[in-house]
Amino acid sequence: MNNQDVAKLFKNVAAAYAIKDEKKFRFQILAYQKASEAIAGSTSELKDLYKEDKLNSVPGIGSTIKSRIEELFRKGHVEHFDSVLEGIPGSVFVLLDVPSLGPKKAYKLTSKFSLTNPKTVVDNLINEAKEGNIAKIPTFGEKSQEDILTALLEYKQGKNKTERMVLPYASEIADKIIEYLKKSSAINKVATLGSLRRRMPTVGDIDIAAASDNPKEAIDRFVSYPYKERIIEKGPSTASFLTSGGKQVDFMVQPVEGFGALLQHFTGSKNHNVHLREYALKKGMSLSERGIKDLSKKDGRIRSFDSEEKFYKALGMQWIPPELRENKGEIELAANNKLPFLVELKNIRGDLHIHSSFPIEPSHDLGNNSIKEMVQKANYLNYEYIGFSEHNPNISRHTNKQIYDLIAKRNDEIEQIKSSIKSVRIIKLLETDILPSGELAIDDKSLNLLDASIVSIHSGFNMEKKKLTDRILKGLSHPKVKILAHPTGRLLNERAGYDLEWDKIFDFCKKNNKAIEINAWPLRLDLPDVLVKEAIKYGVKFVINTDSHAVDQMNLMKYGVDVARRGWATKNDILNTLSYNKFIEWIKK
DNA sequence: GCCGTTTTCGGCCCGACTGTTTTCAGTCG
Repeated sequence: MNNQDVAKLFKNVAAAYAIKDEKKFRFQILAYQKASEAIAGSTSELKDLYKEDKLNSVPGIGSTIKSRIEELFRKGHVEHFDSVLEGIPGSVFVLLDVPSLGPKKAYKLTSKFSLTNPKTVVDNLINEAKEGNIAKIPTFGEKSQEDILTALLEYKQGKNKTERMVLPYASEIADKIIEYLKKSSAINKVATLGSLRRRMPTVGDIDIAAASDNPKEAIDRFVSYPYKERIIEKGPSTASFLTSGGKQVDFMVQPVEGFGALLQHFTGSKNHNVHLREYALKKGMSLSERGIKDLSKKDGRIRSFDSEEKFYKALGMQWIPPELRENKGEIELAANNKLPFLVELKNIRGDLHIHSSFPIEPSHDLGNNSIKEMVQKANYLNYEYIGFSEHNPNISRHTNKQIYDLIAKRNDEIEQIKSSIKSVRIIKLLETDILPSGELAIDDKSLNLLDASIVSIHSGFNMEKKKLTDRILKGLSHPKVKILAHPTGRLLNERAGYDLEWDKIFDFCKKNNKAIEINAWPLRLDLPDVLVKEAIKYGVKFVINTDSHAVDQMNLMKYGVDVARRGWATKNDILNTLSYNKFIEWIKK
């Protein structure tokens, strides 16, 4: 049973409580929902935490839930849950994934039509809707029936609740809509919010906010967007539609003077807002997207804010960068004026993971552009230095001598370019495979041709956690090796990363002066932000790299900086913010 | 069932929108 399974179980338990008695179990429902979300987002496997007796370290897991999880791993099921879930067919939990259906409606519908089979419930319910039977149930009607049918059909086609978008894709859709909105005179200001603004690696819904003196016209403009599938809802201050690609776009409008509170509210995260509101309540203030209510005054007047800075200031705290708004302690630090000063794109002075098209006969893919073209791009980006890190020559088709010669040839080419382009310094690196044994793919003689090496693993992922950790530590321990690239190997929406004993890795890197890469490739964004935050506690340093295989890809650096910022990294944590001399000093250390 | 600048009891964010009602329940963010 992995984290996702447990998260799903807890979500179902919360739903079961809601079905049985929502009022009575109100706080249990909240507790299980919160625990479910925390578990789904945890970087540690619950099973490991259970073995180490560290379940309490997950926020939202207290003594009761801890003992439930222990029982779950010990016996495979939890007696208390069995009784909570009793009488609720599995079909109900399938319907929970259909938008517009929650626990109550799902339960009513399955009971009314005796649909207990999870595998057939969606099809059967579609038939009931088509035959007009849903509209006959009290509290349902013709419109509900129609909406449910639409939602079920879309669910079956996989049109909604599909996989989350990677950040650049979501940005592009949002930019198009914003472009469209700006052409309306009713829109004074417009911005993306939600997870997009927090720069999450993947984005579920796209949130857009506008300031307008004519909200009605602004909403009309929004729902008239030509590339939409259908409108989901439309009210006086909010609306949403589904794009033709099946992605939901939410839109909110406030008058110009209230835009700050709106930005704050819809940037989230949910957990940040909940905590911020609890914090404000203790100070006698009630927060909403409209502004701040002073509870000590009886007039119920809401004070509005045209900027977020003023909104946070009214709460007695610093403005909090959106990337930090995940309820990880940022509120308390902001109240004490102690937020970290996060690294910015303009601090980056070089890119160290570059694949050129030099014919090094590599183990994996070659780049598309020449060394010279990549250097010119680095110059255009105002970098001080660039590091070439092609994959090592394929070891099954070359002798050690041939490998040595190929690397030497590449170095010759670099030397030539060095003499023609002086504005950018070039560092001779290589992305060397760590073999399953922990040995490096090339020998010391070849490694000595380099200023340093980046290492990574590209095969044999399916090793046990401890073995994989030892393998990586062995690879890292070579004196020429300075950077561990894309450390989890994850590919967003494709494969989960491999799990390592991160405490050992971080500890080793700190003690031996090795850096960890934050890979900016949008499908990787690896090391993930939560682990960045964890590594910083150990004092580990990072290098943010694009892993570019073409000139244009060097523009992706910003996505790596996003990850660093979400991991609370300052300029001091990122080595490629150093000057060339300082960076080389670190490499030689 | 969780949790602590109201700290081991007594609180627990706030509002929008929709459909089916005629004041509210359910869902969502």
